Amino acid sequence: MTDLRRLLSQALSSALDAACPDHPVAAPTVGPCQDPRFGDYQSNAAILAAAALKRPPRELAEAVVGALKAESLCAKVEVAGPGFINFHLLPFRIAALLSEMADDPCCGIPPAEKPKRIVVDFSSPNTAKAMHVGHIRSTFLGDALARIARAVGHEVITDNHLGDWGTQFGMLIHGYRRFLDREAEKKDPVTEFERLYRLVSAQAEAEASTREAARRELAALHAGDPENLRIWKEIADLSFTEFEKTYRRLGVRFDHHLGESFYNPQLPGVVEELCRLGIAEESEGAVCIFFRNDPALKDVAPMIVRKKDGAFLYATTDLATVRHRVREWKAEEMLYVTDARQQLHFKQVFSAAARWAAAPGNTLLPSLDARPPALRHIVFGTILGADKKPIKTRTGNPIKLTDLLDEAESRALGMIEERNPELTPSARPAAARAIGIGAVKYADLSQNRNLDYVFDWKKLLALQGNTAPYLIYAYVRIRSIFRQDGAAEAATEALETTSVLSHETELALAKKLIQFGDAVHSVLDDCRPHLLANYLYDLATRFSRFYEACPVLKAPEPERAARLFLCGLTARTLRRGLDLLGIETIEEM
RNA sequence: GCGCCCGUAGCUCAGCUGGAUAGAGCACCGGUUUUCUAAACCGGUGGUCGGGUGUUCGAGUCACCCCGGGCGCGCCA
Repeated sequence: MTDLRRLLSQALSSALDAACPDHPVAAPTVGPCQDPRFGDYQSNAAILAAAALKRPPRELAEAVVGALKAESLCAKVEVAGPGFINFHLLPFRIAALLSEMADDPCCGIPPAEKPKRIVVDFSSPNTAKAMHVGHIRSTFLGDALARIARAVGHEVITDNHLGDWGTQFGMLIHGYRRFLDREAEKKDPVTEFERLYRLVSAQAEAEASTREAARRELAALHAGDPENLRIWKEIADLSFTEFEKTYRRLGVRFDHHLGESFYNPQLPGVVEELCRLGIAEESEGAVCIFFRNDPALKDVAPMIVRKKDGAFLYATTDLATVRHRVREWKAEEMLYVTDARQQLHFKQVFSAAARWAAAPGNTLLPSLDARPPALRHIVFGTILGADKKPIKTRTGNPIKLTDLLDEAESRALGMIEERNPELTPSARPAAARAIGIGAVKYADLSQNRNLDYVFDWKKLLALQGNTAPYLIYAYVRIRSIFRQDGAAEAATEALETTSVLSHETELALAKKLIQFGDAVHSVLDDCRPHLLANYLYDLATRFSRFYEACPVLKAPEPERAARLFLCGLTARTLRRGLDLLGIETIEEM
């Protein structure tokens, strides 16, 4: 679909060349105006060029506008303020863009100029433990980023790096052998594993014999004891089955779930290679990587890749994981969606991986001319309770994700029954699910990810404000129009009539619609899905204003057809946008 | 002590990476329905953008210094 900003930028670039050939502005940026009174799009390129050339900015801007050839796009181009160039689009061009967008299977999202193969690493729950609020942000952010990266044409591989090989298995296996309740395991395996772990860990604290027993079970597991391996696998499989239920409920999908255990056999080789290449060295009995030449890391503790007892750590696993993704998957970029507390760890891993990739004779890169991967830590803050402390249950435990989702759905169901008793009972569960789970996801995704946020049921389920229910309600209102007699067929033949858009709320809505592609792309600049959420909220707000001001079905032709067209395109954009955030829409609520 | 993140309306948050008169929702006050879901929409009240210095045509945004809060810093993940 036509990239409006690029066309304006190119026109502006030519005009700049003509007006002052020695200007230094390589690619003039054109963006939407903040205030609609100024116009539709604007650029500060003339001000920047004038500053560099020490010329009066307004004068230069006037010259640029004089040389500008944009009659096919703009009704008016004018200079304002200190030298801004403001573009006023031709209404029929807006209509033409809307028609293009409606015909575009990609909903007007332009493809990325340079498609990449990107691994998104997110969620990563621990075996034998229930998923809890701590997994929410990683799961939602990672899934949304993967969906958005795919939508613009990147090749995305999602990978769930499960915590399935920690020291906790010593205690778990000991507990399994001594205290397992088969019935409980059958009914709710993860809860039973959690019980075993708590039981043994309490005993271990009190008595040395339990500590010793757990240590022996762990050593046996590592040595390949068949029975311990079988127990380990049973625990891992049953846990994974539980995770899958939650992911299905959330609509989250992984291409791979290569946990820590997958990399375990590679770890001795990785450490050996790092030592051989001079990247790692022994220190106080452990094998460490020091960062003496890295100004940001030289003063902090080294990264340990092998403990003095010979065990490996998650730093080791993470390095092995980088290698696997580069060699086997040809990954060019990796996004690690984990919380902010792991920043130092990832800085170290990334720094070590860069040295590894640069070392002659390394096995990280598949070939000599292969480029090292871009590794990015997608940081996010903590979810807080009303007391501004990390959210917990009353007893101080993390809130289980399934409990949270159950509560979201039941609250949403209550809302629906109260506000719209006429909704047929059979449609209620699906609506409650979409609204409840969508609200929890949206609360997370609509906020700047690197901030902590306060979890508040009342706010996230509110029908007013920047919430999923508000967006879904806007969608539902549109769909309701199309269920009326005679609406459906009219919408398909509206394309030529879109030039009748004249009401200010129609134009405001139309101008927002054509920015959808920009909004989607802006997310990937810095992996911030809330930019798309902000866009959708603004779009829904503009739709609501239009809906109040302009009757659709009762309008005379050709307005009626044009408005139906706008409604149809708005619905499609809202649905696609919410889908990119991993949020379902429904037809009625 | 060192490092990272943060501080915007009474509360919860945006602010398009340096643009024009800083915006939403909640709360408070008032208005809108013979019309497609009023679960909505419109208007009003509310600001020393933590403080200071600097950079420049222009700073909530960038730099430096303070103040305040959160998190992290050798054998956990």
